[in-house]
Amino acid sequence: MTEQTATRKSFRREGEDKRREDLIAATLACVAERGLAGATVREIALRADVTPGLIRYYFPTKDDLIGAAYRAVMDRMTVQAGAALENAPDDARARLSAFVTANLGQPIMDPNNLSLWAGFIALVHADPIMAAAHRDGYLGFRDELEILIREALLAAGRPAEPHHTRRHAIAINAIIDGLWLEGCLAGDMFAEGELAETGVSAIEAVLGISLQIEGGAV
Amino acid sequence: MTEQTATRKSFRREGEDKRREDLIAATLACVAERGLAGATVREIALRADVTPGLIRYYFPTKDDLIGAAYRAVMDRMTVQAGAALENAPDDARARLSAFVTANLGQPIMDPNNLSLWAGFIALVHADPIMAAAHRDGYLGFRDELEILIREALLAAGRPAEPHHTRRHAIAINAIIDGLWLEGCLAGDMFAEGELAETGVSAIEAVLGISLQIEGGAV
DNA sequence: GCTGTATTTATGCAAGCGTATAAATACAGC
DNA sequence: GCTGTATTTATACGCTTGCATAAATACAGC
Repeated sequence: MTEQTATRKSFRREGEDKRREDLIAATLACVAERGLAGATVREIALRADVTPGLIRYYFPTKDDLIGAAYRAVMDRMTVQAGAALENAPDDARARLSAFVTANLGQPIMDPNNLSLWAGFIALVHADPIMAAAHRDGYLGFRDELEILIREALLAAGRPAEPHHTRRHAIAINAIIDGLWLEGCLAGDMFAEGELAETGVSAIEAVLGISLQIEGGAV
Repeated sequence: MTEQTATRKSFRREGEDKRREDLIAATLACVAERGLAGATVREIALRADVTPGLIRYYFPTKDDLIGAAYRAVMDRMTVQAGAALENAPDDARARLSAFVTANLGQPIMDPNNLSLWAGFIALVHADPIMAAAHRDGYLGFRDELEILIREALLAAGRPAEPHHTRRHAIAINAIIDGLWLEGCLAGDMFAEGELAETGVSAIEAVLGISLQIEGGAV
């Protein structure tokens, strides 16, 4: 009924930002469904209800689009974890706990996120630019973590020398990454919240402090 | 001088096992150099000094070859980690320590390994068969780890109930995976042996026991 | 040495890929 | 309403890919 006789596709102009977001969203949908290899220019365009040529109008090359999608996912995860902090109590230990729990639960711990992340990590190896982008993200995350760790230690009346907080950040970052990985790959093997609990417990052990202010056995 | 006029390529027949190994090795070399995307049938054949058609003679499809290569890498890593155990002292705590250290050092903690692993994880997402294969490998590793943990706990005179060892295995597996990841991605950011030390320390904290029998501050 | 067969090469095809380019069209500004 | 331009579509090119098939060849068994 939309007078589709055999004519040219009708279209609406959209703002640049809107288009970019839509194309990135379509890319992520493709990756989620069929993996990075399934994210072809044609498939992405189809998903975004747009013709392939338009992609090139907004992204010089397909790799640029993929890169933008990667950054979008990482940013989204960072924002989501950050949101958990804003809703957290003032206590530094509770904040660290909330941060960890957020990273080890929905929507961050999600197979789709892992799929895109892994596809990127595989690329990083052969692409210095991507490698740098990734390193920045990694260091950013670890720095944020180190601050939380430092404050938690101080709140517990423990010393927090840089030399130690660095080590702790490395170890705790590993715990979060490792559990995130396990959860993404085989979430069904764990009870609801089990990985978050495991993570918090392990981190408490590493830091030698409790992250729970009031009651409740670990 | 080898009478290469313009004639057909001369060749030697090789045993089936030898050929498979060579093809897998060539595949890994391609992945190492240009990532999974660089591992095309033609490139692999070139690297193995063979024509592309031969690949199909030994592997029904390219995915089968890639899958075999993945399994080969995982097996190799398992063997290498196992070798560290055989050379380790009898003490269960030292064995756990050696196992962790082996996994967080050369040649296991290597960017090439990560690249192949990540490429696979990205594939796994859309392929149930590969997903199952991966899960088996993961569980195998964790079970091996759980045994080491149990023995280390017992050697330290601590209780080792299944409920606890499972949790510990999950957490410690995460520590190893996470640190392995960090090391593969940015090995140059860490001092020699730093990640292994960090891992052992964190694991000691989680288990609440020391893994060093004699002296030496952590 | 001859012969049969398992192994290897050579050739080619059909499909899908990313990208380039020109024509069409929606919409803002006057 | 008309016009100019930024946006979008349409089309097609060249390349690479995985895979199929037929011909050639090395080598084992006699």
